[in-house]
Amino acid sequence: MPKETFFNLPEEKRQLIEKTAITEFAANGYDKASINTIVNYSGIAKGSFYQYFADKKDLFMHILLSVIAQEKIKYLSPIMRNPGEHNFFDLIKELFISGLKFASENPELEKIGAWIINNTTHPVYEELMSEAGDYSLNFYEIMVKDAMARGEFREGIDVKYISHIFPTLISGTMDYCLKNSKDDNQIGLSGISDEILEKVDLVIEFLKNGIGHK
Amino acid sequence: MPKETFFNLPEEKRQLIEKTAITEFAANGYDKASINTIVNYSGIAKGSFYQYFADKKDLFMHILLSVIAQEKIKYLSPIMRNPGEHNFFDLIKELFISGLKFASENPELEKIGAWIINNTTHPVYEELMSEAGDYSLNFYEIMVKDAMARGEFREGIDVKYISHIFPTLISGTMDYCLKNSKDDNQIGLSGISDEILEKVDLVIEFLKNGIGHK
DNA sequence: AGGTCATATGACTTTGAGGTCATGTGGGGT
DNA sequence: ACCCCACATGACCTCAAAGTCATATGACCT
Repeated sequence: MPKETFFNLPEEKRQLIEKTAITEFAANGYDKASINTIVNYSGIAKGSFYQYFADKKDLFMHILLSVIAQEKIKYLSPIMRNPGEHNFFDLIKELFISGLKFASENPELEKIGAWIINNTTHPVYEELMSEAGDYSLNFYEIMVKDAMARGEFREGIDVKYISHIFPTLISGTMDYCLKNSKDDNQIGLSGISDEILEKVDLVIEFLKNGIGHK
Repeated sequence: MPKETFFNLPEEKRQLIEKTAITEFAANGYDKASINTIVNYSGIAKGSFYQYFADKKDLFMHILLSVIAQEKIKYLSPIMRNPGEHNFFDLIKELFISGLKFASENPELEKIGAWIINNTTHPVYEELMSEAGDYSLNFYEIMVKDAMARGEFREGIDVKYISHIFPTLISGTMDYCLKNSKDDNQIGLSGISDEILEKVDLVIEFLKNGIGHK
């Protein structure tokens, strides 16, 4: 947790520091991100940084837990609030849509999130899991298990396997959806283009029925 | 490419350097791997290292192209040599089996390979692709396109999407197969346990038919 | 006006990275 | 016996990182 001094800062300055840090972490990941760069672009002195944060990890955790997580929650559609009432594939579809909307509107935050998923052996990941109660990995496993228990899947599906690959699968899918439609995805009022919506349907279809003939 | 002096070294010494480097890269990835550590554990002087290699990247490339790639080729089953004669899912199954055999017998090499897949934006990845003609990514795309052209998939499958997620999907799947059977997978004469073989079949089933009801 | 206390500051320390280079050494040819 | 040349060596260089600390500043209270 950041020190009190950080929260006593005028909001403008606080947000500038956060914004700069996000850019730096998104561009370089955790290890290669530089405190020097952050303080320079924030227009604060190195010493001031350590008045606000205990260390680099402290800042990173704050970005993850208090900025990214808070922002991401805003994108969760109402359908996700009571997951018990909907079937698995509808939930996944909503998850994709809200995730894609979040990613296309907050590409830097998304990149930091992707970094974590790809660095599950990194010490900061361990710390995040112990502080946040692995909110994401458990989330999928619970969803998959529930759906399995309710008989939404075929017989013989390996629940552990599906929940194991889900995070990377989703992250890879988002990558694809965003990368292959950078030029012509017009973010409308709904916040997401029809082209991307079509892709989501194709991905759900793949999950449901695979790629083979029925 | 390493310098001539490296290849003039007695084989024992050369292999020790390679082995040490592999351990270091597998444990820390490229950036955090330390030349100092490598030379210390290899019992050579820092200066000697730079008599053998132009720089860190030179060593890493050598490990990738001349050690890992060469070793991996040994595991490709005969069925992979003429891919035109077999159907997509059989090919994928063989790919998994040879990949898993390789991974379980060469965990460090596998880890380095996984690092690359997860770091496609890293400069060394670019260099690898330009030197090796992106042997892996193209490989999947070609396989998927061929299979599509031969009508092995349902209508409406997004070829680009499937080939985009394939590398990460395979890498994640291998992870799972190896992680969840560390204790009791007896590597027999066939080189791979029945338990893992069963998992492979489940994964292929997932690819073919998804997780939904038929 | 003086004093106090939270905050701001940047020079400084330590650490370890990748990479260099003058010098040492030892086997083979004349 | 000499030299030569390929190779070996580790002290040394530069650079940039994370983190520290003595000192300066300035708003507010008495």
